[in-house]
Amino acid sequence: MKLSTKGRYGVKAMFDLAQHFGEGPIALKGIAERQGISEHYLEQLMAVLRKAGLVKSIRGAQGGYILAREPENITVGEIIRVLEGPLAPTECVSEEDPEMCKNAPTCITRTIWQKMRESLAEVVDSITLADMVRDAEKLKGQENLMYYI
Amino acid sequence: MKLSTKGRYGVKAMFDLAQHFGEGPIALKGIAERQGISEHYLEQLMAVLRKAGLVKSIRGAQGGYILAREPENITVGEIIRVLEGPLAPTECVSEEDPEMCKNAPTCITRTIWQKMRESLAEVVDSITLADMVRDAEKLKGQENLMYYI
DNA sequence: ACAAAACCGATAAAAATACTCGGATATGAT
DNA sequence: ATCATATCCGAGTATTTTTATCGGTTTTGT
Repeated sequence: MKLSTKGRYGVKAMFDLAQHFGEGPIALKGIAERQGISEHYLEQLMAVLRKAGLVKSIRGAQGGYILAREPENITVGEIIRVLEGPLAPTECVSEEDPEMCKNAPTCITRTIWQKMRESLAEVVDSITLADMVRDAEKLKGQENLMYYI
Repeated sequence: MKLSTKGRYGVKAMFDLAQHFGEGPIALKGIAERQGISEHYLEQLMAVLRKAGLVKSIRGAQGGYILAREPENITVGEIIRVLEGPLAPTECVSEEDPEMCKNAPTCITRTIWQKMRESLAEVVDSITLADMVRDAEKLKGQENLMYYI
């Protein structure tokens, strides 16, 4: 049940874009450096995110990437699904057009995969990039507080 | 976030053993046939489950496998962890001795992976093999009911 | 014109997955 | 005792996925 680097890097990169939202296009190089990701590899992931309509790109000098929507309107679930495919632990419980085997209607294990998918979806679909930015700010505030105690 | 065949086959096989619990040793061949799994491959998975103490094996003619504990006391979570490793989507939020990177304490994405793991664990740790057998019986009852309507 | 930066396609090493095969060993039934 | 039945064990292997790397093309602000 591991997440591959695609999903991990993708969420990190999108979080980085959310933190710099409103500052114009953010260059891939900076994102890769701040998040500790191979630049060329991240480029491929950004292409996927762009084709999925989650980010916009501006080419040429001073170009970069911008979130296609406000951070409030992009969930972690969307990002992961775009980069890793459906959240479902098996094909037979995919959100859309699941490939069910012939005994799916009476398959008991299937009900378990379904519950796993639903539980996971509830978590990732409820977290937006704005939430992450807010949490990061909060954490930063707590750090400063520590110096005064 | 896919489950590999290891976890899927493992849960299916353990469910099969639970359905036949009390009938003495169940041969691998039968399990493989009923669940549609390659016999030799399942053998390897059973070895892992045996070493983890989830099943006992009886060698020789009329031999086979038996659940090491009552179906009430074996959860789906245990089976999946044994065959697939920790439920955690990343190493840094593993249940025991997680391999954290140096910025783990302030890592915002890490809190997400943590929530995913917790949510998933809650589901799979709350389902026992006995629950699955009960659900299967219930489903069978409903099928019979359909003929009478 | 130039440098910055996204875009694109190909390649490739490494790891994981999903088996397959052949034989060794144990044991209940005849 | 023999034999068929089953588990046990180690090795091999084709395929896929992952995780990149590389080199060049195009776009565009300065």
